[in-house]
Amino acid sequence: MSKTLYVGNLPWNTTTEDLTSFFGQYGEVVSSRIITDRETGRSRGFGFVEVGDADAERMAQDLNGKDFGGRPLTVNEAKPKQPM
DNA sequence: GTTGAGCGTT
Repeated sequence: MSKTLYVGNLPWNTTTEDLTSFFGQYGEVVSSRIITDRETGRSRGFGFVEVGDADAERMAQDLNGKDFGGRPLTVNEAKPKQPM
């Protein structure tokens, strides 16, 4: 099982590997995704990180407001997209 | 060569 965290306030050059590496220090990262503009292909400055269910809450609180790339991170539990 | 509030992709 896993939970998805919404990650905002990212630098434009942040990659999925950066998120995996950074979040990986606080818990188990299942996968990460940077949201890029579908029409221009450029980074939108935010993304999502799928982490272990047990660590999701602690990681969100720990990483929220943490400095990343020179900017305070915004981390919250992502809204459920589509139930199946 | 830019920008900065915001919840995504098969």
